[in-house]
Amino acid sequence: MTSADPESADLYSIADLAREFGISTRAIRFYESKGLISPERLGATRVFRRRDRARLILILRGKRLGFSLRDISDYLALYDADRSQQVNLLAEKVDERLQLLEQQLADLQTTIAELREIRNLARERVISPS
Amino acid sequence: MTSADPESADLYSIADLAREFGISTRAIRFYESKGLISPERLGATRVFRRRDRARLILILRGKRLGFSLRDISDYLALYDADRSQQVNLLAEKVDERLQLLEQQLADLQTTIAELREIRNLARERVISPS
DNA sequence: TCACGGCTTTACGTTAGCGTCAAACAACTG
DNA sequence: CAGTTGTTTGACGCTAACGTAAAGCCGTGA
Repeated sequence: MTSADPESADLYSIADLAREFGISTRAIRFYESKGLISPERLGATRVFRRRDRARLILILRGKRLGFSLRDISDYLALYDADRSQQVNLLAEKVDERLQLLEQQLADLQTTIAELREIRNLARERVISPS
Repeated sequence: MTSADPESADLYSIADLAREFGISTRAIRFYESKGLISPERLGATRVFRRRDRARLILILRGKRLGFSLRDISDYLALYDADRSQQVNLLAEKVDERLQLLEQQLADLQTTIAELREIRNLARERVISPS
């Protein structure tokens, strides 16, 4: 029973989030300009809530996965789509994206396996020189 | 006993490879300009062999994984390093990259799990309307 | 021979994703 | 009141990864 607010509290400044996630304020503004997040305003100043912070986490994960901001934007829409979109179309889009990700997963596993092999070969050679 | 040549045959033109992998000839030339592949020449014309083709496959997989050409270049060097580089330094680099990839793998698995959940929620809603 | 397709290089254009000032306002501090 | 700190909105700059002509060389078939 710590909070029963309909409006989730936890307010963050742009600098708070920049610091927490190790990105620039410029980047955050840029994401907003691309519609990936839409913080409220107190006058002109951006005020971020938990929802914005959560989206930022998804954005950064998407970036680590090598997605473009456009891709990430589509991806975020899947989360919102809960109420806003037609549900059939949603399921289709999610399936599409899942296929891509599974391809990526396969690529990744192959690559990791190859690198492990390279590393092991290197190790052998160090341990037992000719 | 189909082939015992020291020089592996299988010659490809730039257009062959572009067609096979669904990329532009421009892209292939660009990769060469960045040192990712170095086909032989017959006069001025590029002649690609199996080795070049294999590297191209690695390049494209790297791209699917969201790596920059610089990253991919380093990555390719790990394959060559067999003889060229110092082996200790190699093992370090491979380990670094493996850590990145494993982080990426974790991100990917999380994302896939979330998307599956979203999809299942969507399905439920379709099957059993209020 | 000449038109054609395929190859080459050179070079400028484009998009994404920010970095980096610049100029201005707002609140706090000494 | 002046100075500092944090915020805002432009606006220009920059790198990566090619796209897109442009213009020329080369070999082949009719």
